[in-house]
Amino acid sequence: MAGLRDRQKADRERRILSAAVTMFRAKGYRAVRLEDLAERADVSVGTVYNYYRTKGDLLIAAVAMEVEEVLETGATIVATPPPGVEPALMALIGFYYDHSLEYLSKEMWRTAMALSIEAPETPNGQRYSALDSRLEAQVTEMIRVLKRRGEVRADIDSTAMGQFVFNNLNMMFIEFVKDDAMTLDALRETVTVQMRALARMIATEAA
Amino acid sequence: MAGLRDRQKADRERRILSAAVTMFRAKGYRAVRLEDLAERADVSVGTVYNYYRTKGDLLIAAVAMEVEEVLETGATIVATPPPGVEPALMALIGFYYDHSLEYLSKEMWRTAMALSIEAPETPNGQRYSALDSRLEAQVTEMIRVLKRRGEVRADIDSTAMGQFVFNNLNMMFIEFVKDDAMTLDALRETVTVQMRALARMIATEAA
DNA sequence: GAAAAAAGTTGAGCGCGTTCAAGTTTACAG
DNA sequence: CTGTAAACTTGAACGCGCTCAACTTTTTTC
Repeated sequence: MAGLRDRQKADRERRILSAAVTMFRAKGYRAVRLEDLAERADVSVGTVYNYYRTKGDLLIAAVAMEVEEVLETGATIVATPPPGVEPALMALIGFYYDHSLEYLSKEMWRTAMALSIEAPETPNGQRYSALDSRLEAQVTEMIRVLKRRGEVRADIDSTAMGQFVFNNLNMMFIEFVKDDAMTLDALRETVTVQMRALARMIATEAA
Repeated sequence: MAGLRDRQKADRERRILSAAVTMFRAKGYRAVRLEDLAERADVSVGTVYNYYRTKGDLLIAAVAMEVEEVLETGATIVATPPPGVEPALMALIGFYYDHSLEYLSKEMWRTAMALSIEAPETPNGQRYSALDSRLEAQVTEMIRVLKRRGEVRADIDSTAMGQFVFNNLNMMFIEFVKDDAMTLDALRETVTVQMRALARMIATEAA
């Protein structure tokens, strides 16, 4: 089944992506030339394009790995969130934020976001958007859970509110990666204030 | 005062920007080559770069004209909004949306947004962000006006709520320009639903 | 009005992402 | 083991945004 050719292919693909992640973080996405990346991965430039359609594809692949990880852990937070609307929302959102710089630099996030906006029809852009949708779905699910626990008012539309909350945390994340001087703490601080305000509006009287 | 040289300069700058707006709309930002743009404006490529730092600068200049216009009319809407929280917010937001495609194509918006995210430190990116800030300020002002009229609850933080509403309308606008098939009506519809939900939460009982 | 200085224009050339025709390696049949 | 087909790799070449040294035009000086 897995002949020589298949093993070589898998190996090359792994080498290319690994070189990309390392170099993008170290030198910045912009500053990495495909020629250097190819050399680092021990292949030719043409071969890189055999595995990834564009330089941006490499970046999106890296981002996707990061978001997959976040979605997985995020699911466990949604399963048993801490008591209270604001703490529950911030447990999830704070985790998203904290995790965001583990493998990726702000510049990588900026570039990936820019790509998904600029070229939404490409596989690249669609892949990023799909990840966004799954994050939004997770936030929505959190609100549903809080409703089920009686912490969120029953007359709140979970879907609309999930979209609302996600739009907000996403825009604030964009602000964050746009400003190299902004710290994670500052981001959390701002969003915590917003979520506190929101929580007051959607929480049941009891909670 | 206005010697020959000054007149020629002003004329060239006007010709370049005008060529840019026309061609970006007609052929798409990406598809316009600087060589063609320069030819259309009757200058050399080098001269274009004497007036605008990058191709993106030309785009941002076009976007800025559009947004300035919107801010101006927006101010009159904020001055005397229609009664009711949802109608007032939608009068402003709907106007933003309706106006957005008057001079600019979706592709131009996408590119401009991508630029401001990707290169936030450049004059380009900062200029776009500054426009965003002014729009956010206008939305915030609208909420303040509604509070003064007693239609929004006094315990609502205008600044936080303005940021919240703006983040949301901005993200929805991004979704809109990302999807070439999405109509203005569909956008308005979605946002109206969201604003109706929000209005219920922040409106005074009386209203 | 001529000459010098200042200001602006020009387009060939560079860098880098991307392509593709030619070459190489692997798989497979007999 | 040989010949052939299929799959993959390669790097020179291309397109386009952008730069800058050489040139041209306008303004200023005397």
